[in-house]
Amino acid sequence: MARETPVPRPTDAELQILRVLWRAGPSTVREVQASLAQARATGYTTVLKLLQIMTEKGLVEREDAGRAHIYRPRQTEEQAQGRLVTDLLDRVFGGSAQQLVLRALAARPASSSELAEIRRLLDDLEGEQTE
Amino acid sequence: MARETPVPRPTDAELQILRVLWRAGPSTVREVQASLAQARATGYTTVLKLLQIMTEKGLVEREDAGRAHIYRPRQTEEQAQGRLVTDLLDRVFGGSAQQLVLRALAARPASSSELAEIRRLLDDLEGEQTE
DNA sequence: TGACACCTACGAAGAGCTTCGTATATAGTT
DNA sequence: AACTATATACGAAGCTCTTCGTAGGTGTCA
Repeated sequence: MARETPVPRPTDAELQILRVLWRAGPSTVREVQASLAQARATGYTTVLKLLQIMTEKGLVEREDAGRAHIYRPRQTEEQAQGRLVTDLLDRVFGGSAQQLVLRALAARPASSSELAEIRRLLDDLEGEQTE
Repeated sequence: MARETPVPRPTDAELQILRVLWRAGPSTVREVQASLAQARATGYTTVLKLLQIMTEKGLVEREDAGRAHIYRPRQTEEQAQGRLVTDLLDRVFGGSAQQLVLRALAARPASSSELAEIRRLLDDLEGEQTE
């Protein structure tokens, strides 16, 4: 059984592609490229190359479909978000989730309803605490 | 009056140096290097070079002190944290602070007292809302 | 004065990221 | 069969990041 190197943190360009795949589901290079081009001009072979590299890295996997390939993410969006936020937590906030939450809400004020939802989340978390 | 390019996002190695400067206050290359070496072996000239580059980028500024230079950050830790968390918010969470908070607390559970502090923060934010 | 310890400056190597041009294969159409 | 459209594969350029070796300047001390 081969020992796999852990899935690396996606780069900026790779993250943009992952977000397309999370939204649209498994897609061909052409579909990803069309989706990306709306926000930012990106050549077809650029997207192809990135997806090839991402396959090597284990960020996506692919499957043959006739002459084309269909790519799909190997992590859910939630998993990747969790990893990235943990990463920022350790690199920038010394591991303090409280500090991060504080900065996030200061930087990007949430609406009343969003704040209420966060409160509900806190209630749930508190409920799970060993008391 | 020259138009300055905006201060760029610090890289990983730059961030480690900034964290030292935030903790210890304005420091010489030697002091930064000694502080870094505890966690990770880093050559003296490596730290020097990084600080020179960071000066060019506007991440730090320096002042002569005899034959050495004293470096200090040009942003507070809070400002940098705000920028980095905003960055992650946009690149990974589509701008939703609520989603980020959810993932942060799921990834790194906070203690009861920390949750209480976040609640107080929510109260403050709610108080500021235009109602 | 000469040896040493310390400083900055700078060039460059090696790796990774992003982009694109070109080569090649193949299915479909006239 | 030849042409066209579309696919993958691959090499390489240009850039950034990180690291370090080397060169050169200067203060200190025996």
